[in-house]
Amino acid sequence: MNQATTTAPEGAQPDFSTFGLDAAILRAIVEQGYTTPTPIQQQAIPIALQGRDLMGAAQTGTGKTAGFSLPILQRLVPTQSASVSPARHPVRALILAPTRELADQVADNVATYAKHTQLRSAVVFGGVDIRPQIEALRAGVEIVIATPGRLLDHVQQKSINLSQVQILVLDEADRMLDMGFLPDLQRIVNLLPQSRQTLLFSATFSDDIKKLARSFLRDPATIEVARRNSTNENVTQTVYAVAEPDKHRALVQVLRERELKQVIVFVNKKLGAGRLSRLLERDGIPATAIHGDRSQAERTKALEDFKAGTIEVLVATDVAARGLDISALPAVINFDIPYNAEDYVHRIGRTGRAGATGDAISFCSPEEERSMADIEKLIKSPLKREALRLPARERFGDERPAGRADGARPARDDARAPRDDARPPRADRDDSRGDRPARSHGATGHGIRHGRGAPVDEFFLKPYEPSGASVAAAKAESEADKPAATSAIKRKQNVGLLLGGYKR
DNA sequence: AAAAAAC
Repeated sequence: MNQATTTAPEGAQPDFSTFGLDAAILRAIVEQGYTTPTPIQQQAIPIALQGRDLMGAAQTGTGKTAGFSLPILQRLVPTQSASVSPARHPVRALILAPTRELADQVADNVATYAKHTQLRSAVVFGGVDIRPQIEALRAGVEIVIATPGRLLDHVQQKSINLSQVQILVLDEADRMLDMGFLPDLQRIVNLLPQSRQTLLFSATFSDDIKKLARSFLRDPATIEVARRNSTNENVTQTVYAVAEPDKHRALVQVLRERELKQVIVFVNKKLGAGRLSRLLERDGIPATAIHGDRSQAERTKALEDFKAGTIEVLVATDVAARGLDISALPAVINFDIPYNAEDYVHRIGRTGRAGATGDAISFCSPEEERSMADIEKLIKSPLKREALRLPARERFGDERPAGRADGARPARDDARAPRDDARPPRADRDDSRGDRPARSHGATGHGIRHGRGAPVDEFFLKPYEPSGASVAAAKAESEADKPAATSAIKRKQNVGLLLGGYKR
């Protein structure tokens, strides 16, 4: 619960029982140990119960899922029937989510809250056998949680009929309405009755998306708990100025220094995710990757192993940026600065959930200052660039061999580094002593020194101090909303940063 | 520019 954004009057002590929910639903809530609704729940539930359309913005980790699940169940309870005929079980509520893992998680939540009711739900997403999904739908369900592609597949196969849907929910609504999803979403919405209730939830809504969203809503209520696009204040944000080739070492350093045992490391690209997780394994750090090029089985296992604690570091693309609720996750690291400022808000929202505190650490290279500035503008708070003391690379064993601009190692070195984890951690093998000629792709590989391999020297990255001018410019830009006028200023400042902040 | 989402 986010105390700082609580809007309840003093002494009013809100309680779930005040919503007039069915006893069966209330019982499930109590069993979950919930007593006090969060601010978004307090505000959203009564409105949703009235059947009104709703656009709800609340910070990450403040219980949006229950905010729409509970009223859905309540609205459907009177129509529940014990009949198993699908004809008597038309789909009455449809919840769409942008990733399979999130759909799965939302479905778990819905099933939990519906446990003592007669209402049934099914989850439907791609990458897994479609047949069990068809069976579940045939048996009859009132609530379907889905990702768009597989849902349309079911529509084509006629294993689902959406003509009786009374309630549509878009979880992570701004993502569902973006260019990549919009065509599928439009197709789905066209299959639904015109007269229905539509609920939109997210932690972020850009002005453009808000406008677009209105075209899907009828006379909507708008709820903004705290400020739209704001980060959770329980999350401490740190930005380290780190040059691109130093990021791997910086990561190992931060993991060790802070003794982080559970952390999601976000990267921007799928290839980068696989590469980094393998490097970490070579460092003796239990890591795995989750991204869209992995099979669904691999994705599911990665997430499960991470949740179980078998894996300490989950290297993830933005497939894991939104919605995923990993209990007590202490920290998130942005190895890459996300291209979209909104994604930053969602990424760091994986930590500091349900009132807990969390750490968000970002590695910002000179090339990424533009993105970082966009983030600061979005969240309306400047973030100081901190210096990070790094152990030196091996004098000649540079992790970025000459001629390779992308930092990848030559193929033969790659061949020497098996993809699986059969190999013992590098620290134990100790083949990184300086008793032989250093090679550009040599035994030190990524250049990490640890264990007995003491650093030969250290260098110090001078932090970027946000100048008064840059802060003022960011403020002016966000207030006056004149991006064209200030982007030139921003560019100039970045040149300054490049020269002053990152020279080595 | 990238990621996500059906087969």
